[in-house]
Amino acid sequence: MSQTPDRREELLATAAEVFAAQGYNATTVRKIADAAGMLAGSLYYHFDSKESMLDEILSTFLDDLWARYDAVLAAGLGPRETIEALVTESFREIDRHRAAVAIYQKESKHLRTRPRFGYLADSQQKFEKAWLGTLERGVAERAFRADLDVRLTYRFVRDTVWVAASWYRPEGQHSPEEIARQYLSMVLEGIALRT
Amino acid sequence: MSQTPDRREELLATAAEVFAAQGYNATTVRKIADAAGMLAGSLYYHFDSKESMLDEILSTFLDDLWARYDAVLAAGLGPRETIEALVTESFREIDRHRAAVAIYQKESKHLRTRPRFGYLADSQQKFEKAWLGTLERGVAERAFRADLDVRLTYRFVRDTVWVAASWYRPEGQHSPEEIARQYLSMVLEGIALRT
Amino acid sequence: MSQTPDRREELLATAAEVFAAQGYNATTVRKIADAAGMLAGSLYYHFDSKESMLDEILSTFLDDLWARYDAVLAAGLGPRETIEALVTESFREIDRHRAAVAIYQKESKHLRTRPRFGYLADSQQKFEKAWLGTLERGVAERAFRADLDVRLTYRFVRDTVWVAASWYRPEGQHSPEEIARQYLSMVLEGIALRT
Amino acid sequence: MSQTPDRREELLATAAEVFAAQGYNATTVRKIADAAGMLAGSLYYHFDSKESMLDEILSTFLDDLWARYDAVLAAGLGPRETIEALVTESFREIDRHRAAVAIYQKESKHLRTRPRFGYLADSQQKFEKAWLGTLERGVAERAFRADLDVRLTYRFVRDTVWVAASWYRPEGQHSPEEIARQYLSMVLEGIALRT
DNA sequence: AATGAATGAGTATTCATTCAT
DNA sequence: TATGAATGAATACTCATTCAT
Repeated sequence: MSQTPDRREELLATAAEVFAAQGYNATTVRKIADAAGMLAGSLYYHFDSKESMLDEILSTFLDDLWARYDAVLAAGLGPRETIEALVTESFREIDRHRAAVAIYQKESKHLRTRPRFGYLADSQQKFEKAWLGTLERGVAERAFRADLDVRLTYRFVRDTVWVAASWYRPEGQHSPEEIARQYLSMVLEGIALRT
Repeated sequence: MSQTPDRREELLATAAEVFAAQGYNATTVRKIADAAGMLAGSLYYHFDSKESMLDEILSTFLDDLWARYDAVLAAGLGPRETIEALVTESFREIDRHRAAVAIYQKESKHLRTRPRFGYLADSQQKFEKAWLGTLERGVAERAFRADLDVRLTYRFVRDTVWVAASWYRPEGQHSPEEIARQYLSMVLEGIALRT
Repeated sequence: MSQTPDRREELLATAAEVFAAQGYNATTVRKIADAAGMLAGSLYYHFDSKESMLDEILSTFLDDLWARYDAVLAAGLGPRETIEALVTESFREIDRHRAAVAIYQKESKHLRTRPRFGYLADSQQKFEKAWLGTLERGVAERAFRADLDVRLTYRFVRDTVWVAASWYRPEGQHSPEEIARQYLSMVLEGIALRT
Repeated sequence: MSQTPDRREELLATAAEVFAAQGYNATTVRKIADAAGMLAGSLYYHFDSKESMLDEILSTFLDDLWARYDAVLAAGLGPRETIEALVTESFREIDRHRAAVAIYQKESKHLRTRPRFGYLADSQQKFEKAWLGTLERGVAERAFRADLDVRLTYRFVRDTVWVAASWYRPEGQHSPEEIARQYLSMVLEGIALRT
């Protein structure tokens, strides 16, 4: 019967755009329905609740992200190459799931506390372990400067990477890889001219 | 006896904390009133609306910020020293107005469009001109690398500085100046060990 | 101590103007206080409540009105002369108590039901008896046309007289007596040219 | 089964009754909803706001009124017959839209100033032009007395006609046409017995 | 799959009133 | 007499959600 290839995914994509543009709380179910060309009540045929849409958007994104991060971490690269790969994958993920990343960036902090979104906290911890660990390994292996405050550095890097979702445009002039290269150049070598 | 050292300001500080913690939209007037130990309606003796509280919080912060930025920009420093001073002042401002900065970071994007908050867009433009101009001058004067994409660099730096408000704690182990030094070290010299 | 000749009456006059201009319900205590150059709470030193102001305004007006009506009715005039005198006194009363009459016109209908304003219903009944009685006497004594529907005529006359408070201006070109003369001429003789 | 002969119109009729009985400001949305057998919030499925209900009630009434007035004015009648026709149509309109007329009478004065209700002022002006013009034509053509103050007469007539909405009851003993005839008889011929 | 209509819990805001000073 | 600050009840309006069709 149902030959709908994926009405569900269409609707989720629409919802994600609206959430990203207006914020989750400020997004009414009616706005999503308008954007999808249906009435508000009709969404409930497809989804349990507004929250479950958000849930599905975020968990789909994180599943994809971790598949790629795990591949990088399992590849046995050196610390510098690992950082390079993680940064590159992150910008690629922004390219693929811009709306979801923007939502994640804006909402995860207060969602984390709710049981249903516990996986956000889990992900955040795995995330920290991966990045902090790599930075520490880099210092130990003399790939990175010894005087680094790795915790602060981790925060700086984490923030910049994800906030990029708020200004990144897929149609823009820079590919994700190009942005990653520029960013890595700044973080690894610095912007000051070496004399 | 109590010379009421401005009930208004107390209330604004309270409101700013709640806005920062929960987001402007998700913050009900009742939550602010609870935090201030009064009833929701009583806030309207002091303020016209929830929005006018937000307005006053943001404009007070921006006025203060620009007083300091303008002083830096008028000091006739070289580009590297200007960047250092701007970054340092920014982290100090986060220390002074943490809540306001967090609100600014989260809400300014969609507030900018409303006429009442037009000054956010103005400020944003002045901000961009100050930072971009300094970076460009730095490239021209050979203080910064010639292969820099200054627009991208500007975005990276802008984001990292302000997002810091979301994790910065005044009682933490790092002073604003210390955080600025670490951040400048990363951005100016890079984290890779020079061989 | 209190040499205030009549602060109370000043305030009542102010309140009456605002009630007349904006309607009783739409008039906030603050608007009255603004017009009187004080703060809202301060009015409660002089009056028990907003309702008691309204009460005093209306009952003062009605006391005055009935003093004059009663004098007319006790004078032993013929029906036509009685109608002429009542109409003239009514327009004079509008001149003296314009605001109160306007309030009476707009609010008495729904105030009548409340116990506190029971005197409005009493007054209304006395009013009807005086006018209807005079009209009926006029028909009986062949001063007025025999084919008159006195109830309808009463309503027409009553309404026109009091509604005049909504357009009458004391500084206007017509004295109350002049308006009364014009009105009586229309009602008594008609506007059609007699052939 | 139920072809919903316009829920909207049912609700508007209900709202009009309540507005007329209690006044627009004093009418709470809850009262309307109670009278309609639903919850207050449910009204907002059908209407944007309480004000838009009022707007629709008044503009529907005025559209109807002007269709009939325009027909009268276009009929090329003499001044006396025009006045007779306008008065008759007015009382018929009160019969058809009693609630709307009562609301118009009570609220139009202060609504007129609001932009949304600008059409009330427009209507008022057309109204004045039609009546005043006819009265003046009547004086010129010797249908009406030469010593008439037409402005005052216009006000007297206008007021009496519309105020009638406040006491008229459709189930009453008088048809609109009968009321019109009595009123015209009084205004045109006067109530005094001709000697 | 989708609509039309309704629910009910909330949300900002208003306002008459109180009261210590 | 008047002020400044607060109360508490009400008010218009919003919105996620439900459900019969």
